[in-house]
Amino acid sequence: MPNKNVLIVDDEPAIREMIAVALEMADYGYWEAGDAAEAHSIIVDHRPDIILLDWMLPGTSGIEFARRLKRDGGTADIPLIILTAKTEEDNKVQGLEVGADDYITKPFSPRELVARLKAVLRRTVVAGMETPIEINDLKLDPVCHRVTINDQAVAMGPTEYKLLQFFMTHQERVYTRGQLLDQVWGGNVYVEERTVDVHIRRLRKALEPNHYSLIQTVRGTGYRFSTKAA
Amino acid sequence: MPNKNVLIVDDEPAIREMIAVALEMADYGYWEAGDAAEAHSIIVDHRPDIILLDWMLPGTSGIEFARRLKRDGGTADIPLIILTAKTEEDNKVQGLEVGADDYITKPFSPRELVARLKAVLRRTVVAGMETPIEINDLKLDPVCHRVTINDQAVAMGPTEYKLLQFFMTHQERVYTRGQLLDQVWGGNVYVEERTVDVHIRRLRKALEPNHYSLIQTVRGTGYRFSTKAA
DNA sequence: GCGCATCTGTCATTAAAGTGTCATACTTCC
DNA sequence: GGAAGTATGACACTTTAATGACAGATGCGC
Repeated sequence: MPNKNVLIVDDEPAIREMIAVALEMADYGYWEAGDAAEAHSIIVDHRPDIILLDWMLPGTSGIEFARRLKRDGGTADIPLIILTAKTEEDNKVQGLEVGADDYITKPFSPRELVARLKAVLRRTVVAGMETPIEINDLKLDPVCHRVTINDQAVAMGPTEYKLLQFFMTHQERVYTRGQLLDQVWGGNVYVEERTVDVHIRRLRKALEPNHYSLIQTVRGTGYRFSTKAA
Repeated sequence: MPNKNVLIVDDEPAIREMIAVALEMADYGYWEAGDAAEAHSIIVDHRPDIILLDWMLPGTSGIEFARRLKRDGGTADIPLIILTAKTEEDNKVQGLEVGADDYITKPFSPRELVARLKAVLRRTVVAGMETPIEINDLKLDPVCHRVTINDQAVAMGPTEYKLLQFFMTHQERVYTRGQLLDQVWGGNVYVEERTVDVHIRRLRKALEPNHYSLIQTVRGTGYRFSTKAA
């Protein structure tokens, strides 16, 4: 399994570079963004596992950007660490209020950065992965790694399970095949986009016959998980 | 057998130190954590036998942290003692509601601390290790160290016994081979992960023919003990 | 201390399940 | 009707797990 991917948002290339090196050493993948707009497109396209966000950004301020991220259902669940030069307790509180998972004041050592990052990831993985997700009579329980319909176990392969888990945690939203490959297969895999179709079919088959239409085809775009009729 | 290991969570180094000395005298091992994040990584990495948690913590409050621990299936069964300066009955109730096993108000003497700690450990050990566990006609009695099916003794090796005991006390949950090695073999052993497969097979064989499917393979992940059909 | 019996961990082999790709059939939209 | 986009079944290949065998370790009784 590929390691976690981090999005670094900071307007100073030197700092980004410093962080990038630290992450590389710790075997994390990463993207870099210099402003909020750039950051936003990376988030939409790649869905990083965690975001390191500088408090001070040109244009939209970091804090405003954080607020936006946490308000949007599609990104609210991405863990967020705020970086700042300010040491006032005030900002710390404000940062955590916005929904940041941690708060690091500059200057910080690479060791500290990685340690906190690990801690946050570990914490959120537990929090996010432990709750069963239920949609009507379809239930996915990550704890026992099992999918049931009316308490009847449903058999499916590992990929279909991951796919379903992703869909159930990201309902009512289209994903392109490329995005699904990124999210479900994991970033750097070389797989035909059409392969997604096949796994979609396998998943639909597993949910047959009553839940076939939960996974809807969006012609020309990709797929969507939705409880509403297409 | 090495003595029990305690995790001390308190933001004041002086208090941690005081507790540490007391524990050392009583021949306990310990780790120290200054905040919730640090505590969490220690718990995940080392699985202490008991946690001493200060009510007041920077960032995540102690009580919130306790709630989180007790909600997560993986940590809910670690005994927890809450430390606090507050003496109001209110907090005590709240603390115990969260699932704490005991509650100590500061200031406390090292003697009191150790006494309560021992009591809690004794209690939970008794609760966890002395009660026979019964699942349908399969019974495991820790006291006489015996497994029976319909009162017919079932023969198995020590490792299989421990494995079964672990599974029976942690049903309906997937475990990776790595986790099983940690939990059943004990932390720092260097054993091939595939070895787990072999012991799983030996255990299954022992439970043949009627209970073979209690231990289910979760392909790509690990194993699960479950009474429900796969 | 010795010998027997049991238990353990590892390996090689076999069996099973899952994966990605393709060719073909089917839909939809213009 | 034709072009583009999807669905589907088949299949070769890869990955993962089950199994049986075995040699060293361990423990026990004598």
